[in-house]
Amino acid sequence: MADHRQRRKPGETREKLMNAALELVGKGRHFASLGIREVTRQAGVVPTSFYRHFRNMDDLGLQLVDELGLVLRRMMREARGNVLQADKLIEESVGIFINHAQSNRNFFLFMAQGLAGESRAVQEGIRSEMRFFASELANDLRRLRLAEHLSDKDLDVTCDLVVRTVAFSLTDLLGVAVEDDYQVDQIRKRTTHFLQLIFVGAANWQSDKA
Amino acid sequence: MADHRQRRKPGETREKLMNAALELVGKGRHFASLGIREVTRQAGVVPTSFYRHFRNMDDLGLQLVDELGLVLRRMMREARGNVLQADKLIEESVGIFINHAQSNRNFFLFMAQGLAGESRAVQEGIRSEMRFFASELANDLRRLRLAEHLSDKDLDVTCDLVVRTVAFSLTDLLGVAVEDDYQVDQIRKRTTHFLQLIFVGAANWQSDKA
DNA sequence: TGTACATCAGTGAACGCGCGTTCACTGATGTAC
DNA sequence: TGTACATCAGTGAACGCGCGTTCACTGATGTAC
Repeated sequence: MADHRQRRKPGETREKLMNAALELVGKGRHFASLGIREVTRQAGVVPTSFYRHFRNMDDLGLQLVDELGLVLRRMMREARGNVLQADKLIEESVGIFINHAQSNRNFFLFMAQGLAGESRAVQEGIRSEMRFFASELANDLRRLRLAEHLSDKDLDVTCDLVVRTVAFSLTDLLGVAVEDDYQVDQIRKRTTHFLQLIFVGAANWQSDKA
Repeated sequence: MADHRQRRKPGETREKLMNAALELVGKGRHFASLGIREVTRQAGVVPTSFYRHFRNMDDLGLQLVDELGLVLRRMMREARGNVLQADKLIEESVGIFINHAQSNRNFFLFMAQGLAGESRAVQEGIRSEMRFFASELANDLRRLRLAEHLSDKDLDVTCDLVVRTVAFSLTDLLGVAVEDDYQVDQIRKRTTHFLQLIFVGAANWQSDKA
């Protein structure tokens, strides 16, 4: 019982460590204040194991950013599949976003922290994910013929603003309890309102400029 | 020379400690990872002095939030005084904001970090400052008769979105070097574009809803 | 105005503890022939 | 298919260090009478 030095499934400990970091973040800790021993303790692993997978905590953070990218892509895919009517596009997308944010709470907490975090590399990684997200959104809007009067530049700015707005709503959402339906619904409505405002702005953009 | 146990001006050490924390944040550290000994070292003060002024680092953070409020109010006052023509209102306000952000860089870095920080109290404090800022903005727009067709609720949402957008631009700004004029100017232009988009949305809001 | 006392803010020594990191080890798995 | 060897991932002991915090102290300032 004592010394099962069994090799686990490859990558299992690595995953345990990354999850442990996310769990601590989920408990209200800030990623920048986590220590190696703390993370290994949470993961139920000996401290020295850490170095088999990561050079230091920054390295672990960077690898979390990579996984964050996967989470975001999964969300986009679902949004593309589920949005049925164009006129409900905003409501439905916001709903999908909120559901994903709730079920990947720790990931998104990490993302919100990382944006103003200590590691420049993590910061850049998250921003780059956001840029990608915005450019995918722009593609979708073009494809759905919802932005035909906008120049590429104006569409780019619009999508960037949308992504930022959603990201900020994220921090609202992460500040309330998952089960606080009333507050979550308030955030959903407000975010929807924000996006409608932006799209009304985009729809009236060219004429106003002329 | 050795033991000048002179009492300094009241509050001097307290101020030194708060500045030291901001300086460390300015050097790229995250507030959540700062330690008491580290801050006192930076302040040139003996570790035990810390407890004369703060219960712990969270306490220091809360007191920084209070000062942040003063910085924001000063900025608002200047913006009110300096915006001359209504049609340049957005450009000029963004300019003033960027100037203040540059000259109070460490404060704003602390604010950006605190929004997703470890201390719930600091988080709430910053959010409350942002709400105040938004409500002042709403007052100003009413006073300047620039939002007469909007309901209170719609104006509130609009101003909230404006404040969030500016806050997010802040994190862009803090990511580039103060002297990188090109990048700073890009951020200025993009932020202005964002706000114009929002205001076009607000201006066309009612008609679209009808 | 002078005196006695309380309060305040800064100091240096000391504490026990948890930290990051190194090391030599061990056994399981993968690879070459 | 079997054997020999390299690689990989997990382990426990150990290190020196900086951390947060307590303590008893000291001298300057504020307050009461």
